[in-house]
Amino acid sequence: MTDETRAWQTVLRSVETDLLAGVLKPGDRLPGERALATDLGVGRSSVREALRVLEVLGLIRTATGSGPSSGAIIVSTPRGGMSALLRLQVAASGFAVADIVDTRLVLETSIAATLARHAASGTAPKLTESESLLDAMEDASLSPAEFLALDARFHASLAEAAGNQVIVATMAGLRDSIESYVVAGVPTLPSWPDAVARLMREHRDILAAVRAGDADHARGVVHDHITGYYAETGLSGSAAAAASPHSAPTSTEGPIA
Amino acid sequence: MTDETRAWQTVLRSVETDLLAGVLKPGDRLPGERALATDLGVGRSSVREALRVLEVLGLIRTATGSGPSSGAIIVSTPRGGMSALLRLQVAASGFAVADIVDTRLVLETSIAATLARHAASGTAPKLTESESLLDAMEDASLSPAEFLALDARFHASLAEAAGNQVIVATMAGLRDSIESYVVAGVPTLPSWPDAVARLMREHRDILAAVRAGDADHARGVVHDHITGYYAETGLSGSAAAAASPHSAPTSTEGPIA
DNA sequence: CGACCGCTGTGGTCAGACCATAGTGGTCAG
DNA sequence: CTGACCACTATGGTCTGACCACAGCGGTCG
Repeated sequence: MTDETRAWQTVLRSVETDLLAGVLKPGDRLPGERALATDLGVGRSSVREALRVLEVLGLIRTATGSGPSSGAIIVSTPRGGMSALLRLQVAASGFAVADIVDTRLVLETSIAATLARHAASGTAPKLTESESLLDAMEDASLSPAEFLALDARFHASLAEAAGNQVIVATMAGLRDSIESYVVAGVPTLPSWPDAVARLMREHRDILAAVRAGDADHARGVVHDHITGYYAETGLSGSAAAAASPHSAPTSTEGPIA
Repeated sequence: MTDETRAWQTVLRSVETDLLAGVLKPGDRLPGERALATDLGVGRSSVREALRVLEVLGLIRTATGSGPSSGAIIVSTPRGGMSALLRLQVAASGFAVADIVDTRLVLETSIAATLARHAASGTAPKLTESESLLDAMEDASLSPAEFLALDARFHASLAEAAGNQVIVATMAGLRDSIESYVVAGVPTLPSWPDAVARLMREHRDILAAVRAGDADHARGVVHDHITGYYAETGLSGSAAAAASPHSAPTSTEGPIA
């Protein structure tokens, strides 16, 4: 029982403690695989398994060759890991697409409300990137896939403007995990150009509501925007419709999230 | 450049496509590592790296020995993967604790509102587990760590009652990722018994508000519950307090996230 | 008939080898 | 002195083979 933990977990834990202790910081290089192996008393293959996990989780980036930019370098790019996790769990039926959509709805309405509050309090976040993305989406020659890619970036830009990196990464992962379902839903739309027109109008409305500082309205617009598209493509979650701020007009505040 | 993808990614992609195609389902056994290696034309070590990723992500469970329960078996336990991802990202400074707290706030208020709506619409979810957890927490002989563990389970039980597995897993991960910070904050409290008393009162209030079907009230109670504790321990997000539906009815609202 | 025991297949781990890559530093021609 | 070139070296990426621990399975023997 002295050595119950598996060898690769030893490596993982070592890196984690070093991170927490400040020995390792973003930008630092990890010791080489061979050095780690001898230092920790495990085989190089076990080290590699741990590094592979760290890489997929977005904690490190590996590069061959020599020099300062080679080896395993601590980065902090949670999006890839979040995407991989959610995507694979969806594939394995661990997550239902409807739950993904509902979660995205929760987060995105929260983002809109936050941005609106920022605008109302004077500290207006710069939404120039969101704006230029919308302009780029006006191009009628875009294919559905291209349009949806810009659409995703637009929503991501809103999340980034809100400032919560956890939500940014989660949103990106949620979106990525159901990307195939989104694009697969395009042919089921009655009319793609009509859908584009509606989406663009709603995008402009979202931006306007956010800029106006009306949190509740922004929330409602975003809610309808998301549920509208997923309803058209048959992916809507059960709870989404009931959670609409519009269907609960008596409340002053509406759902925060 | 035809073979840019690394060997372990080949394995990962193979498993993913098999999952999406229905060839693999939860409960199924993966082929043995040696078989996978020869089938995919890669080395066994590469297969192991991919399996390690799948294991950490909560997609498979591995066991030695022989028989039907051995080998790599498809499971869908996203919680472990979510916890590992968030915890390591926090360690690597990829995620700020304040952002974790704020995200938890967003999700948990959403959960409370959903549960209240369920109750209001007659389809009352069974909160018997939440109730019994609260009863167990009344035990005054519990240590802070034990109490907080039950506290976490209480909140998790609410999330489960709401039914969204993505939110359940995310909530669990968020909580796990900052667990060390939560317990570290206990000594900074003015009085632990007082804190327990307040938390318990708030827990009962949450349950009552949810059962009453008042979504807005439930949201507010949960909001104050979470922000209250984190504020006492100095972990509160910058915007959390300002976003309260109670404390900011007018205009001085700050950012949520 | 039942307990026992070896066989076999599984993951877990290690060691060694080889390859591709990319800096690094020295060499040599101009 | 300068610059292009090239061997060297350190790095990750991969494969192979080997061995171990474990757990079920099935034949064997009392």
